[in-house]
Amino acid sequence: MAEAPRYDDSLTIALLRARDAVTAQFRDHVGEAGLTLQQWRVIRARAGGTELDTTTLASRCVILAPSLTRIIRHLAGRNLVVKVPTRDRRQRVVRLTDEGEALFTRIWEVSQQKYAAIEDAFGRAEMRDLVVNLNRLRACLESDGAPG
Amino acid sequence: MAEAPRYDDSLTIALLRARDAVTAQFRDHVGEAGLTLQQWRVIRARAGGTELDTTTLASRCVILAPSLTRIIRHLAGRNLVVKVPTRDRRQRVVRLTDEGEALFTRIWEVSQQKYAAIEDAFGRAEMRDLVVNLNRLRACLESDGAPG
DNA sequence: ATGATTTAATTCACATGTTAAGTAATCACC
DNA sequence: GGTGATTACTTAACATGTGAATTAAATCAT
Repeated sequence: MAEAPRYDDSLTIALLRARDAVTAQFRDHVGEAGLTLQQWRVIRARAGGTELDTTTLASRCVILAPSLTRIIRHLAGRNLVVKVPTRDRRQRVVRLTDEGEALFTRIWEVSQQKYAAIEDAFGRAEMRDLVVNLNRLRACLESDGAPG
Repeated sequence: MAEAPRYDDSLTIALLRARDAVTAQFRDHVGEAGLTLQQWRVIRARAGGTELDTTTLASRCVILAPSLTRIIRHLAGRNLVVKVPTRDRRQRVVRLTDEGEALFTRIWEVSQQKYAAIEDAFGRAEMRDLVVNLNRLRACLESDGAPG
C-alpha cells in the first residue's frame, strides 16, 4: 500500500551520505599523518593518559572487537600504543606512547578547526539539535527493538 | 580554546551509532534471505525493471565502484542479476533476473514494515525532519568544503 | 575446591571500504 | 581519421566490517 520511499528520502541512505560527507572533511588530514579514520578514533579516545579496556574502547569508537584487535596490533607495531597488564588478565588495556601522544596533538589541532568549520557552515545550534536527534533515534531503536 | 567535544556529543560518532542502530533493524531479516545489506541496497535499487549504469547505481546505493564490481559479480554468480550490453560499451548495465525480482519482493514486504515501525517509534514528522537535516548537512559540506 | 557457566579478547573466513593503478571505449580537436 | 584527453569500469592491495568459532581467565554453584 504505502509506496516505496524514494531513495533520497530513505533514512538509511541519508545517514550513509551524511556520514560520508562528514568523514570526508577529516580523511585527508588524518591520512596525511599516516592514519585511517578508525585508527584516529582509537588514538583520540586514548589521548590524555586514559586507560580503557578493549570492550569500552570498541564501544566508544564504534568499532567492532575483531577490527579493534587488528587496529591495536597495527598501532602497537608502529609504536604509537603499548599494551599494559591488568589485574583481570583477560582484559587488554592500551595506553598511548609519547610518540602516540605527539601524533595525537598534531592531528587534533587541525581536527578541531575542521570540526568548528562544520559548525560554522551548518549552524552551531542546528548541529547540536541534530546530534540530539540522532541519539534519540538510537535510543528509540535500541530500547524496544522496532517490532516489525 | 574550545574544549574537545565529548565523544558522545561528536557528530561523527552520533552518525556512526545512528547508522548502526538503523541498519541493525534490517540486517537479520535481510541476512536470513542470504544477502548482506549492501547487496540488498543494490537489489532494491534495481527492482521494477529499472536499468542503471554502474556509476549511477554506486551513487544511489552509497557504495564505491570497486565494491560494486564485486557485489555485482557475486549477485550474477547467484543468478540474481544479469549484465546487459549497452551502446556505450564501457558501461555495464545490470538487470534483475526473475529470481532476483522474487527475492526482492520477499524481502521488501517485511522491510517496509520494519521501516514503518521505525517511523512509529521515532515519529513520522521527526523522521522527515531528520532526513531533511541530514541532507542539508551534506549539502553544506559538499558545496564549500569546510575551509579548515 | 571442582566443575559448569560466563566473560574478554582473539582468530578465522568472507564481504566491503578505500586508494591507486590499469584497461578499454568514447570524445574533442585538429 | 588519427592522436591525446577523458570517461566507465575493473583490478590490486591493504584496512575494516561482520558473524561464528576459539581460547583463556574469572565467576558461580555446589
